[in-house]
Amino acid sequence: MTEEDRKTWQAVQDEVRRCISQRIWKPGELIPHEAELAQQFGCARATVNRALRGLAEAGLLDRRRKAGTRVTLNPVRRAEFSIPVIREEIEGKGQRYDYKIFLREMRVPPPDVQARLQLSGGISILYLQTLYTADNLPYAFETRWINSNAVPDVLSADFRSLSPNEWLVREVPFDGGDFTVSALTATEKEAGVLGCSQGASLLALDRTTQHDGQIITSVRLAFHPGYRMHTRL
Amino acid sequence: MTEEDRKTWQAVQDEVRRCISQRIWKPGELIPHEAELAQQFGCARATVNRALRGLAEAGLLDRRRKAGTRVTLNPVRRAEFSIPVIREEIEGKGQRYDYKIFLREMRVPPPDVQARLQLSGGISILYLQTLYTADNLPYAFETRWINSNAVPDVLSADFRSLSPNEWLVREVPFDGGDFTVSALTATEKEAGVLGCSQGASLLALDRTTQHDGQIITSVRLAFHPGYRMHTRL
DNA sequence: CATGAAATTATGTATGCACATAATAGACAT
DNA sequence: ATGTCTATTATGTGCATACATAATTTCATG
Repeated sequence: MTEEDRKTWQAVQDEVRRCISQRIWKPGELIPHEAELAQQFGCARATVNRALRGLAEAGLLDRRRKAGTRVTLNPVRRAEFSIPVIREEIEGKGQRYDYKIFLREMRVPPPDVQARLQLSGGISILYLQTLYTADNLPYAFETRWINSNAVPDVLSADFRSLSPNEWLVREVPFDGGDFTVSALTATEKEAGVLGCSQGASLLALDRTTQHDGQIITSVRLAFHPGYRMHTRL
Repeated sequence: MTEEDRKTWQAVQDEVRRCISQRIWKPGELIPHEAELAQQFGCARATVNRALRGLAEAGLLDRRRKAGTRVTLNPVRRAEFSIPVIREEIEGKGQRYDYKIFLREMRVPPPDVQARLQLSGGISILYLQTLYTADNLPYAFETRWINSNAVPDVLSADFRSLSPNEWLVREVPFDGGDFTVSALTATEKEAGVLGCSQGASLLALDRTTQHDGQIITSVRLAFHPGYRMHTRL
């Protein structure tokens, strides 16, 4: 190989990526160690380290001290989706975004939601049902529980110009949560609101959001039929 | 602040993360520049850079030369899923993995698949239908098109001990593709194979895989009802 | 031969320095 | 005011060096 022109870490990364994808270095195989690559590429070891670290994070390489670096045998393929911020998603398509709050009341959540929010029984919290529309067509139906004990300000929030989702994003910091994608069969309620037939297949996103140990909100978004989540690998 | 004990980049990152999540540094706000933080934390600027770079990649910080670093206003929340390798997924739950190939023939793909595979019309390629089972219960139904012109070896592959998916992962390198999640309504065929009622809602993953400019395969996985994709944020 | 201590080795992290690059801010001229 | 050039500044990258850490290999010892 003996390259002569000095390489930036990006160039090194590209070459290494090429060696992997063309199977010059085969899955499971040990690749030259950093010092050697540094010499081949005519750069410092730190530069090679920078390049390889990135590939390891991406799951293409397995690195272990002393053992060396090898091409991942069965690369865990990961897909990264950006979680939709509905207003941006709709406006990004050049459509008119709007929403309508159907329901807003204090209510004792059912047991499964209680568990998700780590609440003890009998406590009533804020419950909201919101329909998002794109060009006045139903886009997604949101059912949301907000732990109003953890976020008392929410009770006096005005959701007329800012949806509950955006209000929370703006007012409440968060540091964790979880996220589930599933397919659900439209109930009568969902069918009516989304303007589809009862029994239609809808993509559903369930999400909880937490901050400082407390679970702030639990939300389900049921999208109109035909909605897709897409990403490149 | 004036910390006295020297910090590793991870410790710096944790502290910065804390400042963000506790809104000591508010969304949109400019944070101290690297040199200043380095002094505060008692470490080199490179160490601070390492810490902040990671947070920027994670989407918590926006960094621009000269302009400085600020807390992301509307952090694009990203969810990362590991794409299921069905055998591992099933065996990981302690269940018995198996699969059965229903169909394996050369066939001219319909127009939409032709487009996805960037094929010109009239060319027939390999088409496969496979059912994956967990403890003998239907788990997912796979319909797959393989560009057998790009991968001629596939025609002589023996799929008895290795599923088409795993055969491809092992034999054909890849460097890109795309990935779509949607909800579908079970057709009569899918219902029959998966043992659910026709019209049931199923989670579907559509995926294409490419290598060196060519599209290698296009596959749809329809999961049994109740299947979920889950991740932590 | 088994066992565990010690040498070896590849990656991981930290530092100080230098220079590159992008973007702003300010000076200046039209 | 408006546009253009220039200086300034924060981040981005690279290098040489040093030491830390984890894991393997070697080797002495019972």
